[in-house]
Amino acid sequence: MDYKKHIASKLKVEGFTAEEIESFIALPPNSDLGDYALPCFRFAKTMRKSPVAIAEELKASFPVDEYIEDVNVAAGYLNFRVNRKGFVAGVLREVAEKREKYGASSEGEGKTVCIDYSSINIAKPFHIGHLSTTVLGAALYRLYNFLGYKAVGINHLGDYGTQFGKLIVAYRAWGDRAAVEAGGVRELMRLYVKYHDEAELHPEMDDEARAQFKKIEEGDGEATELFNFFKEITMKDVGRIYDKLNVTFDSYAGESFYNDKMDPIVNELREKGLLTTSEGAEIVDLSDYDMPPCIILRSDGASLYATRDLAAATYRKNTYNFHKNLYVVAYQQNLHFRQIFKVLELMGKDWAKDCVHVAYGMVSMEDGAMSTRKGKVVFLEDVITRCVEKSLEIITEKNPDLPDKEKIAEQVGTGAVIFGALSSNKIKDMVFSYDKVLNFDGETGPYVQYTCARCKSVLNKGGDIGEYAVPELSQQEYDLVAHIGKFPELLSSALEKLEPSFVTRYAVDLAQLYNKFYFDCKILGEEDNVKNFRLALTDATLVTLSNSLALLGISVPERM
RNA sequence: GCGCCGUUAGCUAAGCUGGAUAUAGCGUCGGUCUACGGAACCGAAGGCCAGGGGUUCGAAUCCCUUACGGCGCGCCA
Repeated sequence: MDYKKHIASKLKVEGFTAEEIESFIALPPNSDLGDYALPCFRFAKTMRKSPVAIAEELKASFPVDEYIEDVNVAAGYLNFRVNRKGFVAGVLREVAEKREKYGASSEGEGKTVCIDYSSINIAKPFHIGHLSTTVLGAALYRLYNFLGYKAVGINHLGDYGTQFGKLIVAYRAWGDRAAVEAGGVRELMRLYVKYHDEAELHPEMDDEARAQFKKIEEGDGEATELFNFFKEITMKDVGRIYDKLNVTFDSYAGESFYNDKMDPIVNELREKGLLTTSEGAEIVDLSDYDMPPCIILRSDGASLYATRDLAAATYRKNTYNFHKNLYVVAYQQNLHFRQIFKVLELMGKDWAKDCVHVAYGMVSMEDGAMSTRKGKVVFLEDVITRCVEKSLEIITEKNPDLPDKEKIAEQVGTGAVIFGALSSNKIKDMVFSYDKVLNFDGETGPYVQYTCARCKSVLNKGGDIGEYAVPELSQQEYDLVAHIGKFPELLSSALEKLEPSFVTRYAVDLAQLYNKFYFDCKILGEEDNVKNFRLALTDATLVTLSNSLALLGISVPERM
């Protein structure tokens, strides 16, 4: 039922169409006043009457019906109150029928969306700086699928560059196979840091590193074998974290994958007359668009990041025929993507407009930026481990007899990390602190999970939900259902704005509404009709919270 | 210097396609269930929405401008 449209169709204001009036309809600041509101100020000039008088007039000409049961005037607003029992019955019925599909839609049917996220570097640690892209991308991936799109998750591996030559040099000098197998990426990083310390004193090491990287490119047996070993170690380490975070990918085509796909792009640029030579390099001049040039080939003829991204975008279009092509990458690379998209446009690719840089803010530490070279990083796995330990402590203290404590602690600890990373708008920078991530009170993942566990507990004790007729509603009960009813449109707007944080905030709001209701209203001791209604309300809350958390990649423990 | 982004309570944030007393959480102080889970709930204190102009019946929200902070600006990714 579209109440706004319904209201607008019954209102006649001279000089305004029904569509315009519909667009003016807003929500009152609180539902005491009503459920929908029409501000009448803008009509005052043309009608030459006070807003209050206009509202009174409109009210007189508006017959109430089965959907709108009351109309009143307040301070120049015309407020409408819907038939709340009918509305509530409709929402609860829909949730009860759709269950884990509640909120899903088919708006994206037949459309494929490529999402480039996480995109880790081989032999580099997975630190808290990678958390945003990983959980943001994974949440968008689920959101798209939930709304009927076909999402393709792409982990664009950083598996190409001279740093691998450096690592080979370091490994041969100080490394050991068994130590790397045991220590994983941490051991590789130790070698990498040592390399940089030593190379400051012995710059000739860099020549050797370049030579080793060249051997990888040429497919030299020993160098390639080492590189593959590093890759294997990295994927194993990182796979453990992806499992914890419930993150998956459909493709791991990374930088090296495009090695043989860049020549055709360079040729195409040249044929289309877009390439010019400047200071020895081949560039696309973008001065007409107020941007610095996009460098395609270095003066030594080597390709660059931009070349690779042009090849990758083209490959993705040819392979997946995407409807949208997203890059979940920090805002640092703003200019880079603006350049890439512009070059694609200049190449005549009409799909350039479908490419989107999903930019997010930076993570720093309290004492400044992180640095892999200096070894100054916070490993994501350590953060998760500490959150899991903390939740195990809390469980042991509050609920010592709970079976499966370790598993539940995993769910709650990782839930806290994911939820925290997705709780504010993606563009905001954040400063990492253990105090914050280890706080499980208030607007946090554990709070929402706790609310779910509470719902489950009530439902288990309440047994089957019998027939009921919607009783007289308290303000709280109505607000709770109204919020549940907004879930589908919330998901659409989260996707439109590419903001998983909308879902996070929604879940917190819903949990708060339920907890208020829970504290004030008895459920199980009530007479059957009220009891059944409140159980249905609890069930609908649980379904909606669970669906929200599932989209974020957070699991819902039975108890905690 | 130029460009992009940010600035809302002590701290972290929501609200930004203009609408009614600016909304939460953390922290501080004070409270709450013999019915279902206290990782909860309620109350109090705390705001010239960075400053200044403008548009409008109406501005945290739109426009201009200043300040502060972050990021970026040719051969790294």
